[in-house]
Amino acid sequence: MKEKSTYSVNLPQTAFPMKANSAVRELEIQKVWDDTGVYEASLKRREAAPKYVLHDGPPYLSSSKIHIGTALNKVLKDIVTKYKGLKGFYSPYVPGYDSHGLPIENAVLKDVKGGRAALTPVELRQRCRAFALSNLKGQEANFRRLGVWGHWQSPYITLDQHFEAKQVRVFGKMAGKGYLYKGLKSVSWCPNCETALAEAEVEYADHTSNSIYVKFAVDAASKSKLPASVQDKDVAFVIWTTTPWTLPANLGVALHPDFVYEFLQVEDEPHVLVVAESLKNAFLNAAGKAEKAVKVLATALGKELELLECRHPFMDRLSRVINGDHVTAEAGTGCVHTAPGHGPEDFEIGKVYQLGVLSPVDSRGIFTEEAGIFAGQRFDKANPLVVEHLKEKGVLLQHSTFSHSYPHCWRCKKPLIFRATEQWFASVEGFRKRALECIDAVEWLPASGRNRIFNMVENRSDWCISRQRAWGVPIPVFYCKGCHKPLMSEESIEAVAKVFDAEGSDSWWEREPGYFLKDIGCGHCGGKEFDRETDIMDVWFDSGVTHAAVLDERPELRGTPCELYLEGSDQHRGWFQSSLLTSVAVSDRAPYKTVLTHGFVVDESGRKMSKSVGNVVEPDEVIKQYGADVLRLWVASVNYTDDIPIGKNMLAQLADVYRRLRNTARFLLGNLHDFDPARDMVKKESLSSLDRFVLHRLNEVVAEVTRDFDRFEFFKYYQLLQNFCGVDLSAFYFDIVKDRLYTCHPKDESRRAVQTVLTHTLHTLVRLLAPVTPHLAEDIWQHMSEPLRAYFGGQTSVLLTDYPQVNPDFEDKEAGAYWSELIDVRLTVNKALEQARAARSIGSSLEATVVMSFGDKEKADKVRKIEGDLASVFITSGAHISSNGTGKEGLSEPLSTVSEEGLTVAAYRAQGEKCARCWKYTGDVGKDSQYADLCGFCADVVSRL
RNA sequence: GCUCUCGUAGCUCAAUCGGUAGAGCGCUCGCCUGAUAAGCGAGAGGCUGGAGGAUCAUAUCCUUCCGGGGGCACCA
Repeated sequence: MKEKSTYSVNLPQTAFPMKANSAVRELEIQKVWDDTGVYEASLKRREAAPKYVLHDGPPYLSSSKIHIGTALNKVLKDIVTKYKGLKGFYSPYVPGYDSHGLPIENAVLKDVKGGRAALTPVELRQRCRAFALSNLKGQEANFRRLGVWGHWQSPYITLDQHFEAKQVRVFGKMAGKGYLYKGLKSVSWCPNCETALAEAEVEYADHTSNSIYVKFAVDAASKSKLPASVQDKDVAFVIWTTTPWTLPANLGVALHPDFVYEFLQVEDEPHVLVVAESLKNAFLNAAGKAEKAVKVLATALGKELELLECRHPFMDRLSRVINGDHVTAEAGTGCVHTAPGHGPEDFEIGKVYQLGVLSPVDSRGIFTEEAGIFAGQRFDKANPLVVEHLKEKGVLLQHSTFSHSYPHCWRCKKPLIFRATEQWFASVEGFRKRALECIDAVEWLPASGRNRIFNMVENRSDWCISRQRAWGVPIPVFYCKGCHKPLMSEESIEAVAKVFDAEGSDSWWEREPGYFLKDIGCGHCGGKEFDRETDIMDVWFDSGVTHAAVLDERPELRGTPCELYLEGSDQHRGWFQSSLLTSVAVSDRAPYKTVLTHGFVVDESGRKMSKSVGNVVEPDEVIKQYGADVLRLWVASVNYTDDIPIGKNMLAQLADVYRRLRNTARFLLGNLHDFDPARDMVKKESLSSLDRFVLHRLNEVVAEVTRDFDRFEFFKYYQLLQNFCGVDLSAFYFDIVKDRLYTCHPKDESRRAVQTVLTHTLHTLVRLLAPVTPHLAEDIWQHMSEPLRAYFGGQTSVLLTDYPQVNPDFEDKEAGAYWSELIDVRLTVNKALEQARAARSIGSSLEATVVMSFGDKEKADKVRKIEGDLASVFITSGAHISSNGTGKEGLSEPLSTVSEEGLTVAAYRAQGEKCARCWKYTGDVGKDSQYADLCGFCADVVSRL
């Protein structure tokens, strides 16, 4: 008679480690992907499939390190492309980089003694290029470490000469359609960056301005046009402004044509003051004259005062009184200081009245000789000087400061000015209607994005595309030396494009115009001598043409429109719009079919991340601590439509979830080490109801998860997957089925049945994981036994498989319904066991036997159908259904009793002896003469081993 | 200033047409020691941002306020 302390059981065996060791393992996996060209292979196998192209919005190369928002964006893109690839689409990803523009130029100039003047444009451009390309290397390394797949060997870069050539051709097409023009306009100007800015580059921020009220005395020659009662007095219009420095450029005083203006005799005030009736009180209060005696000498409508002339308060010229509907009664005096050179509205109204344009500041914001005594002063430094001068002239009624929101440069954050200069514009007006139609043909996710961009495009003014800088693509226009007309014909632009294609855009500065133009002459006078345009294009124009320079140029991307643009929601103003505008102008359609946006990353309490607050989460630190997959899991776990929180607590929790997923896989792998599906798979008919239930659930999960992926709702996938692994598998099925796996004879059908279910589960799970946590999925894939992998298709990488599909064979609604009821019963049983445990009556649940009695006979019959399996489901040594009350049925007093929902469960101490092998308490331990401490079941198994 | 949107347990997310607020994780306590730096069980956590209102009934509809985010306007 044998008696051993341990008998062999079928324990899980796997080399798949419990700990991820991401810092090492993820890199190993990435290396294998790179070395064996898995990305390329994944595309190759989908070559003939329908395409799903996500076109990359280029991150800006001002830094070598990406921040968490960029990481989120790239991971989202990668989840989409990996999913689409697995799902059967041809889904290449060509990453891009935005490499021109001010911030890079400024960053480079910071280290240059003497600034811009110290370098030639080409020298400066070479430094910018080197700077951008070195940052590219850093960003690329960051992206690759995240496990993002793409054409890393051949990304697109806006500074690439072929890109530049294509950009010039797009410019040419727009010019050919008459959508480009050069015009004098009052544009937003950054004196710090020394360039014009587009609307997209302007942001509003609080700013403390001056607030002054200034008298404009009516010129003697105009007095006859005043109301009779004041013709013999000294009359002055009172203007209000927040920018004293613009007064040297004043050329007019604007009144609203329909406002009533009053002529006020104010105590101690030599002039009769003219202000809008509706603003009189506000003005008198502000000017500290509320207590003074005030007499209204006359009234007049704005339109009755039109074309009067005033003396400029300190320059020797006249300032004309004009009418404009832009004058409001919200602030000021109803008399608006008008300087066409320093405000878009002033500019427009000035054009109507032919006031001319004065803009006596240079590109750095310093007054020119035209500004008279202020020449040489910077505009902001001139404010107090102007105020002082006004005081000396006796025309200043009031001076104070106040805080309001004011336009700032979104790059350097400094206040902007308006400056009238000649600029190149894209005439949005020319294709606005079509652009709006195209917006409505696009799917915007979330749907609110449609209104956001629609309103912007509907209301925006023409796009100022010229910049007075060196680091960018030149505006490919020449000016005839004879007639000074611009040359931008199809021919001349193609000539430029050809040279750029061959030499890059440095040639613009290195070569003479004749080198480009050869025999091309001026279209107006036939002249052959040209000057070149010195302005470059707005960087938004660069990235705005990627649809042409990348999607249409790279055969592997199969042209516009692509399926998806996916960027932060700020790109409605930026890239989505610039891409749309150029695409509509040139190709008459949007470059994308769907636009998906995400919000911004904030800390755990919802605050913006900032260095000063110290709440910045760095992607590389997350990766160092947890690995790329945990970071990716974070991306998948949040609803990115709104603000996206991240922080220590969240990451710790995500790491827990990651571990749960990992351990689920480990259990699957370990218990399949001796399973060859080709040989051992059990037919569906031979599976137990419980086994079929799990397959049914698996099917439901696949269906739901697929829906979530298709809607880009990854957080639902995350919830569901976590739930499935934790609840359905680990806490339920695995726990129950361990007994069968471990104690049966390895080849017994009931064990093989479980392994059959585990096989399907593993195969499905590993592929569901692949888009989000590719390293984990690959690690699992590589740890599968050869027979398993062979059965699954033999792919060398999980990323070369097909995404799981709903399997009609697995559908078993009956089992689904049946087991969801039984899970409720199990919950009640657990409570009874827990009470017995709390009373120290039992430890392990196998020490107990439970007896159930149902109030509802139908329910009892239902459960009775698997009475023989109930004990294994509850992991007890026995389980019975009583037909009469709690039914003691020969057992002693219950250890505990729990009643809920028409079910009473009584837990008893299990009868019999504990089997040394399966640990169950049975009445037949030792019955087999061979094994004194084994139950009959185990004795049989052991004898067959 | 106008406007849109969001605000559900510590965290991430659920709650079909309004019908007694759910899950997972975390936490606490306990069990197991044949998934073991694992696994299992139970429990405690929410006046659904606040206040009004319509309704038999509201997290869900209306008003208003507070807070987060966005858009437009603020141009003198």
